[in-house]
Amino acid sequence: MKVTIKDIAAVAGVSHSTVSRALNDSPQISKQTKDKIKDIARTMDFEFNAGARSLSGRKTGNIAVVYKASYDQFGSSLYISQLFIELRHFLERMDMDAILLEAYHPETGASNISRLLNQQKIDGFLIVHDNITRKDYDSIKRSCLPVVQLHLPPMYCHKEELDYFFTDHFLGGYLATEHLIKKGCRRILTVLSNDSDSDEYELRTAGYRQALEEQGIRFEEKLIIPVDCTYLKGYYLFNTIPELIANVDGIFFQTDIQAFGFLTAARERGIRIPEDLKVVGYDDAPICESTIPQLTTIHQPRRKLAELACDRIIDLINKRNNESRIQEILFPTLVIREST
Amino acid sequence: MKVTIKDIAAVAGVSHSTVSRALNDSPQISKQTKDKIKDIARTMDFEFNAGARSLSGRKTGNIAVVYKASYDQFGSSLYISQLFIELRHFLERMDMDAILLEAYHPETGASNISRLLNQQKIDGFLIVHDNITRKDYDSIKRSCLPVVQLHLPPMYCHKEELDYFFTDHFLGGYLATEHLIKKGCRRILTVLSNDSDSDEYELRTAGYRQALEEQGIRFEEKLIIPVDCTYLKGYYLFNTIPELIANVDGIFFQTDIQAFGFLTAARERGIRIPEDLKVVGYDDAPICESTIPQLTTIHQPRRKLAELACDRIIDLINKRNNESRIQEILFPTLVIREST
DNA sequence: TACATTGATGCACACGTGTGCACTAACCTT
DNA sequence: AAGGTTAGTGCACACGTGTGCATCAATGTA
Repeated sequence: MKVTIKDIAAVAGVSHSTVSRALNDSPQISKQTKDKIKDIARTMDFEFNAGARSLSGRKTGNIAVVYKASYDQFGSSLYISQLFIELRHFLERMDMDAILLEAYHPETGASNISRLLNQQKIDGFLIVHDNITRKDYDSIKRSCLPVVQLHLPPMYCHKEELDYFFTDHFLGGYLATEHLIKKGCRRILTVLSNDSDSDEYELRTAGYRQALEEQGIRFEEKLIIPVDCTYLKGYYLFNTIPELIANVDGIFFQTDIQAFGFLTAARERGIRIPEDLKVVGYDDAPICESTIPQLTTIHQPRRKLAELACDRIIDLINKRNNESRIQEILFPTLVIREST
Repeated sequence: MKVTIKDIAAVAGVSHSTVSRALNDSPQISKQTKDKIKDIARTMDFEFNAGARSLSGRKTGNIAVVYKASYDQFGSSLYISQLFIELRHFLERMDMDAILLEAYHPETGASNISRLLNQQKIDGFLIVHDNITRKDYDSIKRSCLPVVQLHLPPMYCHKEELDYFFTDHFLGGYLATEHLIKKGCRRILTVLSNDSDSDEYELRTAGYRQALEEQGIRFEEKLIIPVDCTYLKGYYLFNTIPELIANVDGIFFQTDIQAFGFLTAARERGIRIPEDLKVVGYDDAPICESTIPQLTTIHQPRRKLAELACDRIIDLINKRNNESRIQEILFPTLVIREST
């Protein structure tokens, strides 16, 4: 049988109320009693019953991590997996468990968000890389459960109402392009992914454009190339747009995997990188250290992002500093390797 | 405020007991009453309060999915991510949520398993790709919570005591090697990963050996090459063991990513694949369709594995067919592409 | 008509924890 | 010494759901 506070109360010779207060560090209990009770609890391997606790005190110790599952080559499933490792790391310190799920049932479309709300299974939401409907957004607001977003909030809601953290994609695009220019590039192509419903690629492209114009380089619409986010599309870029590649001296790939494919193809064609052509990627995936040459890229501060989001959601759950919203945009950094 | 069965009872003009029984399909309640109550529940968006339910009925609706996080290039984090998508898919149908965590706290080493047990937060364990200590194994047994393993059980426990499903790595090794032999290979190298504490690579190698010996080909210890599980190690295999590669006509890579690196290097050296040398990988990662040439590999039935494990754990939770253990070994299949 | 049987429902308590309020004992003040 | 204050603790109820047992109405039987 499981140990309950009543068992501890019996051993300590006090009532279960005193045990409850002692273990929750209530100021009403004397230090002496607290120490004694905590000792007993430790030796008996006591843990609070999660169900009972949530029933009376409204704390479940669970956080819903909402994400969008995908089955792509390396891209978002790897990114999510890595970000989740970081999130778990910080949640663990606060003795929080993560329920990982998609916002909507892939078949029925039923909302997991409203189900969790009604079941009162969780203390808050961390929303990673998925947009939720207006209706669910309103449900969460009505429930007063805290939400922290790890991306730009959806269009329909006032940004002032939400806590969110994300990385500055505009700056990332700017840094990548600026670096290429500093290295001497004068005609720069950018390749981006076409299979995303978010606007991160638009922002990166805007940063690319800004860097060009600041340096007095003409921005050309035709140098923006959207293709699938795969190794092979990067590899076959020489076949798709040969005349463009022949006339540029730098390429800013907005995903590492596309850059990876391109680097391989370039090597096979005897194009020297970085001497003939300079290449920058985006994301700083683990593969960047394995490409030949190693890939210069934009690093997104995954760990910092996870830490801020976790700290914030914990604060909100504990009603600390919750009178106003926090929105923070983290700076990506340039990681210079051999391809530039 | 949340809707409770008392609210429904008030609307329906019955007691909360009747509502509870009706929604749980108790035979004591008339069909007429049931239908009426279920209708009301639906219109009121009712969901059971998870905490209260677990407190009284011992069902939480949560499953712990225990895995070992890793930060590698494509390997296990991608595999876990994909397997988890499948697991979620089947759990979702049963309205189960997944709490995803590691067995032990990476810093303190504290056991999440015993914590969850004591907190009574979950109904069962799905253990993916991680070994748990004898002590925790005993704790789980004492708690009578069901466990299903998605890999070989640890050495210390009697296999008859556990439910588990995994894929036949011996057969995978056999199929890969047999295929190479059928395609005319007579001297076959195998490359495996050295960064795993499980014995899947040993099994694959044993299958490799069996296939060789069945066809009267001499097994040579020196043709077994353990290297890191990275793209680059595959790529530089020509540098590491040039004399061996020069004298073989087939290579069985026990991870796709190593094979991927090798294929790239081979193309650069003008070695024709499959004409000069045939190559097989393992796992059927998404990248296999992007390699040049596309990679023949061994497919592990991820979806089937997830389906069986989920069905089984649900059965065990509901005390169906739980008088004996189920152990099933799934067959991997050969996926023939261009590299053989 | 009286009684037995069956089917449907409600009452009351249990599960483990949190908390407002009342109570006690000890100490302080005048 | 009487009254007031304070610190520490226990009582009793609440949270939402499940369930054994009692109850009640309806129906069947003799």
